[in-house]
Amino acid sequence: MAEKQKIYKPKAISGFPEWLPEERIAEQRWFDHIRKTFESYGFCSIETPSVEEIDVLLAKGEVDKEIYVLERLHKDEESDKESRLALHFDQTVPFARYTAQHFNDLVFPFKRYQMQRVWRGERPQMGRMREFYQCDIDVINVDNLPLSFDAEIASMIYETLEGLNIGRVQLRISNRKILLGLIESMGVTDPVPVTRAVDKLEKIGEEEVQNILIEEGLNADQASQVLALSKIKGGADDIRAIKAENDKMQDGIDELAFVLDNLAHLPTQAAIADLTIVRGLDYYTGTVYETQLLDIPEYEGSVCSGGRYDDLAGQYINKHLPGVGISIGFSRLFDVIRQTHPDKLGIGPKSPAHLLLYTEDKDKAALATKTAQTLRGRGFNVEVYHTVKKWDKHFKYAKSKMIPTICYPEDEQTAKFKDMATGEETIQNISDWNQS
RNA sequence: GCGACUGUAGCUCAGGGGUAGAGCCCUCGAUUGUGGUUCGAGUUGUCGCGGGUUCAAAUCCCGUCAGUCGCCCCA
Repeated sequence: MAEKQKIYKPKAISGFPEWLPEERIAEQRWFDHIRKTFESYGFCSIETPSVEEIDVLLAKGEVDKEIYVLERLHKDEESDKESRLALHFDQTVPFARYTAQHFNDLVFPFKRYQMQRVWRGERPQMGRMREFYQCDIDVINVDNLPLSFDAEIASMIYETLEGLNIGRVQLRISNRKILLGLIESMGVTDPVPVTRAVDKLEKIGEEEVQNILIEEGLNADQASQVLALSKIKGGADDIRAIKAENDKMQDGIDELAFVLDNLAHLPTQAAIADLTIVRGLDYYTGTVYETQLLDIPEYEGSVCSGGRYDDLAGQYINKHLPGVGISIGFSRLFDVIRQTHPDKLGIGPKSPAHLLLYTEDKDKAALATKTAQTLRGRGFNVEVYHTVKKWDKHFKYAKSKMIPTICYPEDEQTAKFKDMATGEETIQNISDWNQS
């Protein structure tokens, strides 16, 4: 006998999720639903390579994302001359590069969706992975992009998420011009620490935010003013009631109120203004979105975020291309639901097969093949059980894979069909049989 | 990158100086008027890795790696 081979013990790589077949079926159902909804609004699909040149990814300047760089195992001197490649950490940057590159072939406003994996070398946690799917939708136009797109995109996203059977979802919308306008009016030069503090309001509480703001150089009055603004939540009227300190702030107020007005057709809690939403350091300049799962208290983070940017592709082309986009954190959403409310995934069969075809008699192999082909031709998924062992084996097999029907061919026209749920057996014509 | 906790069978875990364990799963068989029940048999481990203390370490000590959670950040 041969020596026992060295086994590399298989293990999961943290942050790189993979699913069992029955989970994968549920995941594919989600993808189908999302794709269908996006296309129902006339968005087209594109796919970009997993890699970009590092210079493209870094074109915006400082990028705080942890980027995975690609390297060949057998490097030579030639390799050093090639430009370095890295895995993309989002789909917005590749989309900007794509838009600039194919500018002359695209029709504007360009509306596209993109469902691909992205990679970030961060420490994994619940809802945070290193390889994950995002479903992005963006609209980009030359020079001007109507504000109504900001509402349409939110509306699409609500419809998409609502159809996934994950309980109530809530889009929280703000406009960065409001808070940034206020900060500017106070003469603060670097708004980032202030916005970051505001972003944490719900997590760390008012007092802590007030302290941070004062540490950042605001006086007590100003800090209170920022805090008071940040606490505003509600509808268009609540936003209109805000007193603007300058034109920028007024623009933000008008824009946010307009977007909310255009979302009035949604259920009351589906889309609200929430001025704590500021979206950190990103390129967003106007509308910003986050999305929370109201019925999944175990996870408080946002499962879908995005916003409007004045000019996305300025680093790649000498055109002014404003856009608005939002991204569903697909893997985060799927994994959070999988871990907290697996029932909501509707996980069922471990096989896509409608029928398991079985024959005890080896001589009937040709008949089995023919019957399977006929049924497949009629649109059914048919799995043939190849092993003839103990009689009850194929039952256990069908049951454990949750295949709903077993088919026993009789002759070229007829077969016995056993309904696994009821145990009922009937002899039927294979051209007539239908799933109950 | 920082902090806390955890690493023992495929999975969930017990054992805390003296021969490596349980349940579940899996495989095979028996029973059973088809899948259920019951019974029998069987496979599986560098006790995460390296060093130290000891007559003796899965167990105590040091280091290291990995994982989980929190921070940071974000989908």
